[in-house]
Amino acid sequence: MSRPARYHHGDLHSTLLREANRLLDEDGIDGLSLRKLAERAGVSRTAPYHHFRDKNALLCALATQAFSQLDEMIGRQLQGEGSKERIQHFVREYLRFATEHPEQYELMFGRTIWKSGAPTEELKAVAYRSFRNYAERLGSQLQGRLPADTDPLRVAQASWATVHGLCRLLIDGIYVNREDIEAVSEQSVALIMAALAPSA
Amino acid sequence: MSRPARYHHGDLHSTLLREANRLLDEDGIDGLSLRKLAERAGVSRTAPYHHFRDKNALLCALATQAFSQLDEMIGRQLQGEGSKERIQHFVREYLRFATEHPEQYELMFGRTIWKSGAPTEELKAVAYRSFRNYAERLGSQLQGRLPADTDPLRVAQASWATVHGLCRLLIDGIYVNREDIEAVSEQSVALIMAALAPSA
DNA sequence: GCAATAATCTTGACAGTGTCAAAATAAGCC
DNA sequence: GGCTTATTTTGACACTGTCAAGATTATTGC
Repeated sequence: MSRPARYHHGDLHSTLLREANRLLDEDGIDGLSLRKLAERAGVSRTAPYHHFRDKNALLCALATQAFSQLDEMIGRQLQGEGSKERIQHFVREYLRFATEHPEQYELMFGRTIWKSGAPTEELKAVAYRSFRNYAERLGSQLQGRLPADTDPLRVAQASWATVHGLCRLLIDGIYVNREDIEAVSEQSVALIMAALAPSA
Repeated sequence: MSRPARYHHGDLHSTLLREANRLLDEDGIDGLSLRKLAERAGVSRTAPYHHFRDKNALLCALATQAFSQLDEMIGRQLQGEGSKERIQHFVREYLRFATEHPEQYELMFGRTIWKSGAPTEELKAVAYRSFRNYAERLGSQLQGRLPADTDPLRVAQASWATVHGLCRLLIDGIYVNREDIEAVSEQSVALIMAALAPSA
């Protein structure tokens, strides 16, 4: 197939992203070193630096991709009429998203990027966008069913925190184990739905 | 004061823990290197290895200390009669605990220990204990006020996830900012309290 | 008190990391 | 074809965790 070692790779940028995702899955966020990545791409240690300013930029690119997927998922799951079943289903999908690629989820929300490194403008944009997307769609799902003194934005923030916290506890292997997760997520949805006015 | 450079430090173990906590606060979990730590303690690079098997063991010791504090705080805040005010106050205290020493909180619940490294038996014990403590105390606070089909353990898990998720989003600097936090935490408590039977 | 043992600490070394500078190579353009 | 620009490479530096072997002190047995 590919010629055996041309000087110019030809498609390094996307190859790096692809292999980086694989490495992330396999070796985790710490196991992802630029040198290993370069080797996998069949290229010298410093070659990646001409496609990403530094490691942080690479990670931000990965996270940005992932947020796009998440945003798409949110749009797909939270459309149409709101119901407890639909929200329960969304939560299940969210948990699946997080647990199927835990290292990716960690990268998206973890401190590696947001604290230690510095999130790209592009990443911040898509991250905030996906939250706004969630808030709006959840808001319209609960349309007219919230008590008057309840701000839909607060419900969105609190419920996201709940699901996010669930994912973190689950992914990091603390407290909540896989057998409980279904019951806990149901309970969480119950909490969210309980915020509704005593039914319409 | 201290003699200027004896061969035997005399109190290295506790000095290491103390300085490690300072380093954690100042430079974060990544900035905490054993070499810097050794230098601060006025000792050679490998001296700490005679007191902690490896870096993971040191971090586990720090986390264990922190969980003890948290456990103590839980016992202090969640005693006596249950009320919305008391729970709201607990949540505020929890948020304060997490945000005043974010790096410590990250260490306690983050993947550095639970995923990448391996939690000590001692750490696991105190971590689980503090959750059980929380679950029991919250359970007795909500005693007799929960619907019959609602498992108090699930409520404990779900509510912990909510508060934990809030802390993570806040600490890592995503979505929730400091100004919103009070309102969001109130909303979260509202969600938790909404699980109660339509009042007693 | 003194020798043997154990605890503690040091120096040297190794493999691994991210990243910079300077040189080499290839591609694209006029 | 020659110039410019985009890629890629080699070499180097400072930093990391950790192991092995030796130096030093404390502790124990007699």
